[in-house]
Amino acid sequence: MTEPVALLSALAEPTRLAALRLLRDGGEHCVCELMRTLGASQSRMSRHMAVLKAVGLVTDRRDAQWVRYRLRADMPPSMSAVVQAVLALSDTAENLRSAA
Amino acid sequence: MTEPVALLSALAEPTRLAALRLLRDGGEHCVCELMRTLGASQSRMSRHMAVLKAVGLVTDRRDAQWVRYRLRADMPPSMSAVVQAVLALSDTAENLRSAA
DNA sequence: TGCCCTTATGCGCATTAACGCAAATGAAGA
DNA sequence: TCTTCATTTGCGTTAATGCGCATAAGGGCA
Repeated sequence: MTEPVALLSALAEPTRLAALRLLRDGGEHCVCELMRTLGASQSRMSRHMAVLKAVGLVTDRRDAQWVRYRLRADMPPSMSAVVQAVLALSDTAENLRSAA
Repeated sequence: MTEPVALLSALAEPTRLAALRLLRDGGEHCVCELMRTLGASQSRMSRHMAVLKAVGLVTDRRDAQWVRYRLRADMPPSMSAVVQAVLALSDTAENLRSAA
């Protein structure tokens, strides 16, 4: 089990949170796609994904030149609950922004 | 609505998270009690509580010399869900620690 | 007013974490 | 092997954050 504080620290960063929102579709996404979509530099995105991986939020897989990231499937329930709640919160924040 | 990232940043600190766990009993707790229970310095605890207040996690009330903090009652549902999930996660982490 | 308890705040220091750049690594294809 | 694309990593810089110390501010009480 990752320390709760470490998990929260990983989530408390805009680019990482946005990346999780993209990974929520259950699919695999390479760094190059994430960096383009989120407007982050290549090295930055790589490091951000490493942070998410370190706390067990995502898994990665080599596929030829690409590294495919996806939401970790076998997350502990209590951790998954936090992720779900955080994503839902970021949804409401997003909705409020677009409604304004 | 507080930015999700700000909320998560506020939660991603051991002393603040521990303070929230104490405030979970629904009661009011002064800074002096929190600082003693959590072993934090006075100025540190005061600032930590200010952070929690700034993101809307707690409210404070002057009571003579004391300032009584408590969990904010009228938290937005999506925010409350995050708090509940985070506290539950910190519970499991705590249980694992004491069981070890 | 003077004293004491509680809390907040200004300030400087140390640590952490993000960033950009450049170089290294891994893999595919000519 | 050489080139190219994708990703990682080392490094120096900078911004953010936590901390302690000292001080100010708020409030009760003699």
